[in-house]
Amino acid sequence: MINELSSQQKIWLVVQSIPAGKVSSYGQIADLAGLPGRARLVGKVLGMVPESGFNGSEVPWYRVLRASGQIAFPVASDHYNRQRAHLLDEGVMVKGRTVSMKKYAWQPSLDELMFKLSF
DNA sequence: CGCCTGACTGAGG
DNA sequence: CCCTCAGCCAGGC
Repeated sequence: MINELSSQQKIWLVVQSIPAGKVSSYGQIADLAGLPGRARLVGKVLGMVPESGFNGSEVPWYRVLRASGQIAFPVASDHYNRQRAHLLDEGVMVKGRTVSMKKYAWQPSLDELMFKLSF
């Protein structure tokens, strides 16, 4: 079928498929959404997520970090605190402001890539 | 138009 | 581990 999804919708859909307890990066989300090189756009779009979620589902913005594993917000800021708390809730270990990507990076299966994330 | 600013990134030193 | 820098791209002015 023809792909009529906006970049924003693709980004939300990809973020929604990150499983609890796993994390991703702005760049990885951009790649999976078919928008290579647009990591900054991902950040901007995540900032528009309504509190109530999107299409009835939550958009787990807090599972998205910098490629380095760091939380992108200034330490101790409101956003920073919320993101950190959410991650800890899901059992993701956060040392200082960073998460071990080695340990928690989300790796979509080939099946998921072909049938769910083919944009 | 140009110039600046981001929830960014990878390469280099 | 730190810092700098060049790319990146949408928006605002």
